[in-house]
Amino acid sequence: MQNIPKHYNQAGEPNVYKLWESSGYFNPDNLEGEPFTIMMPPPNATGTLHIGHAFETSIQDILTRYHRMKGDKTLWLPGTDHAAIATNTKVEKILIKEEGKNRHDIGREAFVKKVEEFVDASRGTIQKQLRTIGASADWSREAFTFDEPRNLAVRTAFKKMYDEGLIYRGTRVINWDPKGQTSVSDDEVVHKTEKGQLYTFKYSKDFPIAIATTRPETKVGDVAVAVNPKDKRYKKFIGKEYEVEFAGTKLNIKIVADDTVDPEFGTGAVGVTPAHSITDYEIALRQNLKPVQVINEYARMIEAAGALVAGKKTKEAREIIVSWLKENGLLEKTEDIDMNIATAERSSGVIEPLPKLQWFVDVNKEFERNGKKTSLKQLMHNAVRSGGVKILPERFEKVYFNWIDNLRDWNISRQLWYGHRIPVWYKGTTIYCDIEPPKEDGWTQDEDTLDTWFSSALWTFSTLGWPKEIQDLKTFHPTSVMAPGYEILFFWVARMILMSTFLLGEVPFQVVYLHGMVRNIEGKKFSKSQGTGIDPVEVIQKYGADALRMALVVGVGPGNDSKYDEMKVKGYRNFANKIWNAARFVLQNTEDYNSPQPPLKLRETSSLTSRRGLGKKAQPKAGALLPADKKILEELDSLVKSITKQLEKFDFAHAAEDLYHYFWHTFADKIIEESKSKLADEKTRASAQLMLKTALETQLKLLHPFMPFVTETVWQLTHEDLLMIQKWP
RNA sequence: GGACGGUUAGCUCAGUGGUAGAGCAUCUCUUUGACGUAGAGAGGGUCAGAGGUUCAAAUCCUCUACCGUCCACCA
Repeated sequence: MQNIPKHYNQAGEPNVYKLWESSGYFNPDNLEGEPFTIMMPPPNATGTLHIGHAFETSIQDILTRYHRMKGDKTLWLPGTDHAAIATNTKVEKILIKEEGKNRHDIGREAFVKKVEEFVDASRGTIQKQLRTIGASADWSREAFTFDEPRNLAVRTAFKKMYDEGLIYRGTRVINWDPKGQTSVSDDEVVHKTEKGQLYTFKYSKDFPIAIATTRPETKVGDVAVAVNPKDKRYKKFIGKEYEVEFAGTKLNIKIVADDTVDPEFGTGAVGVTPAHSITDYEIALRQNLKPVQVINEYARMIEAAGALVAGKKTKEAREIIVSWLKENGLLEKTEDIDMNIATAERSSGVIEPLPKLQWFVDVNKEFERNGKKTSLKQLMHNAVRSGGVKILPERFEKVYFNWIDNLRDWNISRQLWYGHRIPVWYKGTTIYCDIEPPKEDGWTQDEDTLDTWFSSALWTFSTLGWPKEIQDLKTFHPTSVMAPGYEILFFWVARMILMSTFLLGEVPFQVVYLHGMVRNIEGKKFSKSQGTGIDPVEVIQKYGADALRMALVVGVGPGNDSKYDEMKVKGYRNFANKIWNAARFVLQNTEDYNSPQPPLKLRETSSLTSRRGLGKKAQPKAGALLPADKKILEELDSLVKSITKQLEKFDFAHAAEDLYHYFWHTFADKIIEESKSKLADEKTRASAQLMLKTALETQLKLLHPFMPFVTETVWQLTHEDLLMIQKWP
């Protein structure tokens, strides 16, 4: 006992982790009690974890360890996401760089194989990182959004929705990413503000109405001019049709009335380009206008655009048309304005709206559920409105509802090779949708793959074996808590609610605790491409996982962004050392204390579950305490109550801070200091020893969810069993 | 154009009605057997601004400014 080193050494953390993992208690099959479930938001399989993941992991591990100690049958299920677009893009980029080939050069099968190799290697890194952070997750149930069981879930979900008429195929103007060569959903479009020009012009000299646009090159695809029906200036033109010669092509322009036109903006008249604008497409649908496509998938002008610009890139075409307008005296005005450019979230390519045949989830279609009419939108709405799903912090509920209100049909098909293939086959004009391919020959499967969020949306139950009715699904679903970042509220949280309520008729989770982003000290996003990313493993090697966890959790309000500061980590490294040394003092001064019953040997018990709560046997009797020491423990007891309350409220920041404060400035600075004279006096020594031992052990338990490594390491000095499964005080 | 968050000590943040707090940083002292990755102590804020409610406002209400984020079909 005298040989306890002067400093806590975090180099021993991996051994502690091995001890936990081999104990089997990460697996709830070895635990009794009420189920408590957290599904890990699966990190992208091709990435490595950054400091934000470390934060997210810390929160979940705190919850998991707390509930495990509380006596719940606790499951934290880990996994990774195949992140179709991101992975597809990344691997193709490597392929081009290393072999000078794109995916079409090597073919679908070879490409997918390459991706899979890449993903396998990358997943291993993530698993290692999670262990380093201390994640007490059940590795035996680890899942991947693109493995066989998850693929079955995807096919099953697709078929059920298809049969219900909630998935349909149709030609719509969608967000096309020319860079990534795929369509993307509305949520994957990021608007960036850029300086641009607003051109005001007339199609031709005789045309009565001037229009304004930021994209002159699309105007060769115009079929109408829309005006507000109340606009007196243009009322007399409504319904008229004009044939115009415009920039080397002939246009047939009809003047139509549409309420969505703002008379105040520009000239109060909109040139309608149905094929290349989602809003114009909607106007066209209302007005029965036929779209004319003039731009292709590579953002080049096609034949239909006219001889002047055919074959040109959109950017060049814009310049050509602007000069044509100038030459013909049709350009009335050019203004510099701030405009919103739509870009693809993943490739940052400029979105080109195009009419395409795609698969969609219909969010408005009514269907019967429990004898009542409902829709997917309504299901999503009700899940939160009814309180079945609680969103924390509450302010995000408003954001959620706002999103649902503006929601349009979800484009789920992607023109990528890596991803879940759409379970639909064609033979001539016949369409066949099923979980398994058709038995006869002659069918060809749909080429498209599914939006990665389609499979992620099934995560809370696909991980538990659905559609198979295994015991896990019954035991652990709906899950208890989901703790993703607020930035994926729409992408993921909303869609999990959609899928779970539709497919299972129950919510996916009871609570969504949304956390904020970890930024650098200047308040900017960490960026891997700019080399400003931080590997949590490096930080952990320097300061220890406990220190990092505390630094990420303390001082961060629910749902708030935070700034990562290495000095803060250093501060909690010092705290870990403080715990170590306070424990060292207590252990050195209580060696001669006769505890009522010595701890049992770990190896003497065979059953895993019978080991739970053994630490209690070493607890001293309260009667042996003098009033002053008793009072100290009573005060500690009120801390226990307050910490417990904070954890129940997801107030990790305050719980951690209060524990820090009490341990350092009350226990170490005051209680231990005052105990020195008590220990020196035979009359008070035994009581002080009992008090110190009890107070220390109680605090180790309280601190364990936050700082699992140092607390377990200290515990192991005098116990044969694990702190991880001691009963919460 | 909507919605939300923020503005408190040099820095990072707590504090939601009752005489301004923590950590880090700064300064002074302490080589005392748990720990110098430490201990004792000190300095430092008109709580963004204006108005209002109240016996009492960092805290509640109104407005303003600035910073940040999300949503939105100004073509």
